[in-house]
Amino acid sequence: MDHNKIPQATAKRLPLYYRFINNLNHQGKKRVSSKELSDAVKVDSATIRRDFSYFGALGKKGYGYNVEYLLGFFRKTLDQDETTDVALIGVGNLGTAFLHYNFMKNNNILIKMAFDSDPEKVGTTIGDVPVYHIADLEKKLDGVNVAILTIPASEADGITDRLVAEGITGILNFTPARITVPEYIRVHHIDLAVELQALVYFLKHYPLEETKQLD
Amino acid sequence: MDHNKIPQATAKRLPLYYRFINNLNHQGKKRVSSKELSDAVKVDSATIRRDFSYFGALGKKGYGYNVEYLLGFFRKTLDQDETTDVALIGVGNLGTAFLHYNFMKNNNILIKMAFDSDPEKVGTTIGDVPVYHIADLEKKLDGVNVAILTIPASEADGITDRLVAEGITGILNFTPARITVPEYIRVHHIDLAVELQALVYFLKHYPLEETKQLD
DNA sequence: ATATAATTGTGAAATCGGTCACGACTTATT
DNA sequence: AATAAGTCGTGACCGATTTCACAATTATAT
Repeated sequence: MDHNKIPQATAKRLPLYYRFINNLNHQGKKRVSSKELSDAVKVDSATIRRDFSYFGALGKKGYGYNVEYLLGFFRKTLDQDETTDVALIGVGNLGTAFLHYNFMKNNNILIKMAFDSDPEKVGTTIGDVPVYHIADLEKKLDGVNVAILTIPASEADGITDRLVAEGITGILNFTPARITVPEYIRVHHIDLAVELQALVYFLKHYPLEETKQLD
Repeated sequence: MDHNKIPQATAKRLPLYYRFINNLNHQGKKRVSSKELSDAVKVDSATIRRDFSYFGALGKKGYGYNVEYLLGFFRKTLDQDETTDVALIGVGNLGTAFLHYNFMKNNNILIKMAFDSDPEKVGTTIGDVPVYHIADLEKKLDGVNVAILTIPASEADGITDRLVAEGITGILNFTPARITVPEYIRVHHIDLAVELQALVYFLKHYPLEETKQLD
């Protein structure tokens, strides 16, 4: 696999590109230039061309990119043909938001099961996803190797250890805790309080002229 | 204000540092080394020392950092003494999660009001935050200049224009749409689907040895 | 007192990411 | 057919960020 050469910054933008190219295709658009794409996704057009170029020459000079070809290419590259199963741990408000989000539609990612300790929730189905008791984690979590953590910070370490023991390889962590995992496990942190506070900090301390859209 | 010299990457880590130093203080810890902090927040210790050094010599060689002093320093630096008001637009599951999150506790950020169009929600109070009708945005949004957008993508552009017209200067956008704003307005995007898909992409295409914890 | 261990702060180097700018090629126009 | 306009792919550059590695300083142990 030659994907090792792709910069992480580029890799993080791929899903974004994919979604917009998908939209264009649905709109019946046949071709698109890096400039048009740039306006839509708010990424510099040179950056888009550079990103695409890591995968070879996907476009035609003087023409742009063929939408259908591009879409097919990204589908393969992002493994859109193969569904990825995900488990959600913690059915609070944030967790529920995920359960109602239809990731299948664009992303071929399926939240296959959820876990919580609340007896009111256990046994129900939310957005077509069954909710199991957290005690049954080891019993139910079969073959799933990506988890979304939307639980209180105090639970994070304990649950993480159990997930790791069950062979989870990727965790999307919404907990404020910075969890400790073996080095072969990938964790992405999304810390809502930090994001909000960072935004506020930038507003107060950086001149408006320098403003940019961050992710 | 000499904060202009502080790199953005450093600025984004400050809230994280602040929270952990706060924890240490509550635990009664008197001193901490960059190495200990590194283990806790999963940021290289040299990076932590570099980050701190932008604010001057906060530590003592051979000793580390005095927790209480560090805490006081960061409190001032992050404007912990001055509350920032925020408006939340869209009281769905994700929005509700924010309303229940007590940002005041650590961050001196206050969600002062929320807006939605659902008559069931308008007029209620969720987590001490009053919910107004979205039609009253212009009437109620007074002096608040940071907004959290947790609405459907289709609404994003319209609401954004109204927020901008009302003088909002910062937007935390959870919508998949990449909104268009004047250049003097700061937008941070958090796209849950993209985050999840990026995680899956990394798992599939990057060797486990290279795994890192990203934000 | 002395030696050893710990830890900072930072110059220098390395890495990473983004942008400019232009040659090469394609398409559209006259 | 010739010219003009549009657009890609990329070498070169720049700035930001991270990491290395070590002198300087402080704390601890004997």
